[in-house]
Amino acid sequence: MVASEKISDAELVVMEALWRQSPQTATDVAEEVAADRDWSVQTVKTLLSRLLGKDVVAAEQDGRRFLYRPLVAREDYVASESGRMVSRLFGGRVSPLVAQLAQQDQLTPEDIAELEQILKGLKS
Amino acid sequence: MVASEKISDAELVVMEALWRQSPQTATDVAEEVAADRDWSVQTVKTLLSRLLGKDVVAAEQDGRRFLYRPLVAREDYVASESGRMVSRLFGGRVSPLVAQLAQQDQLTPEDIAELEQILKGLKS
DNA sequence: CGGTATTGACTACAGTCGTAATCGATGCGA
DNA sequence: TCGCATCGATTACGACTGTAGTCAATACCG
Repeated sequence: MVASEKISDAELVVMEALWRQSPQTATDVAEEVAADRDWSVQTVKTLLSRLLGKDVVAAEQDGRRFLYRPLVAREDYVASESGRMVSRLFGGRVSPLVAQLAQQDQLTPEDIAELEQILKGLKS
Repeated sequence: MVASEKISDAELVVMEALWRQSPQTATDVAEEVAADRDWSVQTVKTLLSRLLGKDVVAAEQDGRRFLYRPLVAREDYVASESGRMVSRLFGGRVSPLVAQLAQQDQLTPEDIAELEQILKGLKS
């Protein structure tokens, strides 16, 4: 597994676009991203090259332009980030996190049902 | 509630020290922090003033030095950060987070037991 | 064929972060 | 009283971020 350096907030928006669909040209990504952020195409291109530099996306030439494609899976990113958060905020313990969220009423009934399922699965 | 600006990684280490015990002088914090990070006293002082600037710690003069004390409760910080993460990574849904962590084997048996307790509490 | 639009590359620039040295004031010990 | 230790404040500085302008090459339209 490669180091897969830190992805910044702005870069993450671009990654999300690529995760949603890839490969895409820079312009396509810019259009897709325009829904969330009011960025110029240039900005998106800069972010793409930074992501290239971080080895988290790859570009394959297609005529005059490039087609960009993520190199890390969203699941992998999400996994490492959530791990980081749990250890940063809760000393690696998961249940306090959930307790925390429960207290904030962030748990929907679906969440509760699904958590029960997860736990059931783990106990076997 | 004030905006309570973003606390960086390094700053968080200092906050943790203050949450553990406060008020403290800069030197005390530096000593306490020395266990985790090999920082010079200056570094800790810089972080403290940045935290002052962000209005997340307060300083009360005590003779020639200052006594520093957190202005935001750890629970509040943790609450907002974990909320931020959950929405950033999981579109606000909690159970995928737990599913994710479960898959990484980050759930200890204690976590599982406690999660069951939490769920039991919520169902009533 | 010539002009225009488009593309990636390079440059920019202010703000934040991590890490610290230095400075000016001041209090304390000898 | 005099020097030294210590304190907070100021300054430093390179890396990273957010946001974008500009440039040189090039492809496409007329």
